[in-house]
Amino acid sequence: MEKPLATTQRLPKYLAYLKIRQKQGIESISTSRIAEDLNMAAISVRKDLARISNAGRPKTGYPMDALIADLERFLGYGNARDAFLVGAGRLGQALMGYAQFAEYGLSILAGFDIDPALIGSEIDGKPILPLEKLPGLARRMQVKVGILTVPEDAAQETFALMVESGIRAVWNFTAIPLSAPPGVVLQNENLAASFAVLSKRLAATFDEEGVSGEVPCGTFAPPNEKREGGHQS
Amino acid sequence: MEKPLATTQRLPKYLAYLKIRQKQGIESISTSRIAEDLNMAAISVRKDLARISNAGRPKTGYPMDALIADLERFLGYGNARDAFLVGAGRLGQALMGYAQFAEYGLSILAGFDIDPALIGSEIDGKPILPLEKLPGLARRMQVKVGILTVPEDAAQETFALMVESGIRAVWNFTAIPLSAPPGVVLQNENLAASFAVLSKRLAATFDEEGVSGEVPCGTFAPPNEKREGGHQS
DNA sequence: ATCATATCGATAAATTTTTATCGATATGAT
DNA sequence: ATCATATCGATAAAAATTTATCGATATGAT
Repeated sequence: MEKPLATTQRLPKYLAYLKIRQKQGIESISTSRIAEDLNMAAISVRKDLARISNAGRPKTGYPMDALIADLERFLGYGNARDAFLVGAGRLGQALMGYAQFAEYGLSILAGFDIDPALIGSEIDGKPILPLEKLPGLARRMQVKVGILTVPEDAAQETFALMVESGIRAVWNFTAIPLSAPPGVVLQNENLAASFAVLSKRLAATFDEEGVSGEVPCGTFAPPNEKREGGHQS
Repeated sequence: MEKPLATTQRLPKYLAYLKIRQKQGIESISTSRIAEDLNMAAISVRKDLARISNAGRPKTGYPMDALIADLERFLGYGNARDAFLVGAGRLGQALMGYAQFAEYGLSILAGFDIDPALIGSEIDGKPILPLEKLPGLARRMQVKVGILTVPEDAAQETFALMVESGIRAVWNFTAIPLSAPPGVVLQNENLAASFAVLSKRLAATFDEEGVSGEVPCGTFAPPNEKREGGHQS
C-alpha cells in the first residue's frame, strides 16, 4: 500500500466518469462496465479500485455512492485545496474559469499579475490582484498551492517569489525547468509533451495501418478486453 | 527499439531545455548536466537520449545542434502538424494563443465555434469560424489533428463530427470519456488528473516531513543523482 | 431451495520501466 | 606522447506496472 503512483493519475478519471453515471441515476457499477466505457482493460480498473475501496461485491459491482465517496476520500477532495494563480494571461484566465476544478477539490481564490490592465478585473468572480500582494496574502490565508502561468522569462523569479511566500506546491505550466527546494512539490504540466505523444501515436498509426480511407464513427468501442486507445494523460 | 512510450513523454522536455541552453550559446552538453538542471537521474537521461541519438561522445557529451536535430527528427517536428481547434472558449483561446506550440511542431490553423459572438474574431491571427465549416475545410486542407475544447455536454457529438470530417487524432480537453473508432487516435488531457497527483504529493510531503517551518529557496537543486522531484507531466 | 453466473479480490506471471555496473573512448592536461 | 578522467553506450539487475489466472461469493433465475 505504498506507491501507487501511476494509479493515482487514473483515479480522477474514474471519478469523473462515475459522477456522470451517477447523474444518470445509476446506483451500482461493475469494473468491467467502467473499463468498457473508458476503453481500458477491465483487469486494470479492478486493480486500481481494489486499492482504494472494498465496497465491491460479487455480481453487482460497486455501489455508486460508496465508490465515489471512497475515491474522493482517497484523493483528499473533502478538504478542498485553496490555490493562488500567478500570471493571469490567456492561459491563466482559462484555468481560473475552468469550472471542472471546483468539482475536483481545487479552488482558485485569486489571480495575480503585474499588468495594470488586468489588475482589478475579475474572472468568474475571482479577483486579479497586483503581484506584490501575493506574499502577504499567501501567508495570511495559509495558501499552499500555486499555479504558475507567467511568460517564460518571468518563470524563474516568480517561482522563487511563490516559494518565499510560503507556497509548498507549484503547478508549473511554463516550459522553463525549475528546481524545487526540499519540501516544495513541483509539478510540470507540459502541454507540448502531451502533444508529442499524440503526434507520435498518430505517426505510428499511419505507419502500421497504412494510409487507409474512411473510418466509421461509432460512439462506443467494441467491448474488447484489450484496448490500446484511451491513453493516460 | 519498439515501445519507448514513457520515454516519449520526456523527450519534449529535453528539447525545451536544450533550446534554452542553445540560446545561451552552449555548444555541447552532457547527460549529467541535463539531469542536474532538470532534477532527474542522470542514468535516466542517458538512457532516453541513447535511444534517439548516437551523437554523444565521451568527455564532452552531445553536440547541441546534433542532439536537438535528432530530437526533432524523432518527434516528427520537421513536418509540422496542422490542427483545427473546436470550442473557442477561454481554454480554446488560450491554446490558440499558446506560442510554445509553434515551436514544437503544432500549428493551429483555426478555431471553430457555434457562438456568433466569437465567430469572425481572431486569436493571434487565427480565425474563429462557424462550426459547420469544419467538415469541408478539414477535408479540403487534409487536417488530421483536432483539439477538443467544447463544453462537456457538446463533447460527444462534436467528437463524432470531427471524426466524420476525417480527423484522425483528437486531443480531448474535456472530462467526458470518448471512444475512438479504430484508426483514430484519442488522447485525453485531464487537467483534473494532473492536479490530483500534485495534491497527493503535497499531502505525502506533509505526512512524511511533518508541518515544518520555512524552506529556503535556492534556484538550483543540489546535484544529487537521485531526485524525487520533477515529476512527469 | 438450488443452481448457474457475473463479479470481486487475491495471487502469480509477464512486461515495462527504472536504476545500477562496467568497459571503451575521446579529451585535455602534464 | 602519455596519462588521468569525464562521459558515453551496452549489459545486467532491480523495481514498478500491467496483465493473467483462479477460487470465493452474492445475486437472480428456475
